[in-house]
Amino acid sequence: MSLLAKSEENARPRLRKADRRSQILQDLKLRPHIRISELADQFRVSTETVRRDVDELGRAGLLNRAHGGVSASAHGHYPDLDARSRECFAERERIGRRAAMLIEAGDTLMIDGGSTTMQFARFLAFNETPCTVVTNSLPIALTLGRSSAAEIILCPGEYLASESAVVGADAVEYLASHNVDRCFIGASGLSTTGLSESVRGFAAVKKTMLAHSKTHYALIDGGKFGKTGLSRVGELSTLTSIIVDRTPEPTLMTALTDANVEILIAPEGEHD
Amino acid sequence: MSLLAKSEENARPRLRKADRRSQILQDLKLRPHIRISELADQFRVSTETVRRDVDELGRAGLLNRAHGGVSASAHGHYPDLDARSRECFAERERIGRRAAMLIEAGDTLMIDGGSTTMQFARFLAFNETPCTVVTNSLPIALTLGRSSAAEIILCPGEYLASESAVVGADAVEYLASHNVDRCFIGASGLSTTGLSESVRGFAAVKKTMLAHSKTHYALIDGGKFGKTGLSRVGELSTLTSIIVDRTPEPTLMTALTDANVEILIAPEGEHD
DNA sequence: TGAAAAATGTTGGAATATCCACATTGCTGA
DNA sequence: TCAGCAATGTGGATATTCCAACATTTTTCA
Repeated sequence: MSLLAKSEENARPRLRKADRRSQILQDLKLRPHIRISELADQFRVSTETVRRDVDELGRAGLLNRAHGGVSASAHGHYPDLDARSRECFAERERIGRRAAMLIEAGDTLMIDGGSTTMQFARFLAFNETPCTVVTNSLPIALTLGRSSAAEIILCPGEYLASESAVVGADAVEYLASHNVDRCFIGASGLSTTGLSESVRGFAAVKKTMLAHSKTHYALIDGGKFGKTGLSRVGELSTLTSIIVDRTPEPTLMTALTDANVEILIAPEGEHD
Repeated sequence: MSLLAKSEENARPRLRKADRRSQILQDLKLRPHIRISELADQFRVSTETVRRDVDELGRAGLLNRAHGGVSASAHGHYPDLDARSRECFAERERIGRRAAMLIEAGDTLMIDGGSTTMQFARFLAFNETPCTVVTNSLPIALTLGRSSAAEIILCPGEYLASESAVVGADAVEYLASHNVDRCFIGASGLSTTGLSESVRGFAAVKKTMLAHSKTHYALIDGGKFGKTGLSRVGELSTLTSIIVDRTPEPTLMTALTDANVEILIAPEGEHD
């Protein structure tokens, strides 16, 4: 299916399914809730068609269905991010909740972009702990912005849409001009050789965060154990603690304890 | 209200109005949408009571009302922005569409945060014009990120949740280190004395954008004509063009033509 | 204590949304 | 070209929500 809509603005061939879908997702970035009837009106299609669209999007996890309409998905802003968010969602949530318990009023933090750190940010916002956060992630800034308690400082740089975060030299330089108590980063892999990251540009950001923080926390779900990504972020010994959902396998465990890394295992969450 | 203060003093742990309300707001931090009936169930009160609660919270701008329930301003959409977004939505859309037509491949832009410039960004993303954009607005970065054609550079600074944008000295300094072909800014008011802005911190950003761009476009809906905000952003003569939804009243019109400002009136567009 | 005010509950009708079955349209490929 | 399939529209029965007016309970305060 080629991109067709724009060549014939005037004739306005009605948008196809895929076009409507992306338009709906985009509209949701503008407002948190849209009615079915409103969308039907906008696209000049029947409500049933819209209903089928949003049901499909809802099943794919890209938005939330509500009586009378749709609301934006809670767990991220992008397909990429969303797809990953859906995997191991419960694990990430537990890890995020556990990490948020560490934060005390007045702390200064750096938080890296990623799906696990995003969960961390959600709980941080929920707790309304007064703190100052430096981040390169847009979803994290938006989420924490809902907490009136947090002061948020955003990095500059090139915006990487697939990760909803900024990267690049400007980001690194800006981070380097700040110093915080604690930094929380995710990673693509955690192995005996250290933390590693696959996303281009992220490794440099993570390294800089580590270098300008007193203590260093890595939020890692068990699926990352033993994996190695493209770039190495740092050795195990650079970490203060890792927050994980399950015990690492023995070899990794040994390496972690040898490197004097504290291992915090997120408890099976009881709700509320 | 005074009655709220009263109940706060006495602090009885029974679920009162104020307690329910804060609980609703808390719940919304973890989920984007909650049904009225669900809340009524949770609090063991009638749906009408919940309805009164959320209506009042909605009027206070603390959440968004939806058919069947409430939704938070997930994704950086804030009461402020949302309320304004809904007013004159059609007008803003027309203005944004018209402005997007001005952009040519390879242009470098600065785009200010705001509800009208947000519409501009939507159409810019839709057109997939290859260009480079510097912005201080998170929603604009997110929206433009959908267009693979645009390169997006985000400002650093303090995150202002009510506007979903960054402001402050870092933002200004960063902007000042860039130069672009065109800048697009919104404003709180446009009068014979010039452009003005009410949001704290925005005026400085707008000024800086104007100072580092060859040409200057203001996107203004007719409701702003004759209004003046807290801080003056610039005189009329600093503007290259204004893009509006209707003809300004004669006195303003005269001032604009005297200042050699081009006036682009967005055509009544069909809906998409 | 007792009356006024506030908060909450109840009711019924209007509006809206959902769901389902089936008709229709419009692509696509043999 | 035409059959087949996917996408979309239609209509009606059902469920949910909304809204406004009024009844009831609870709280406040003189």
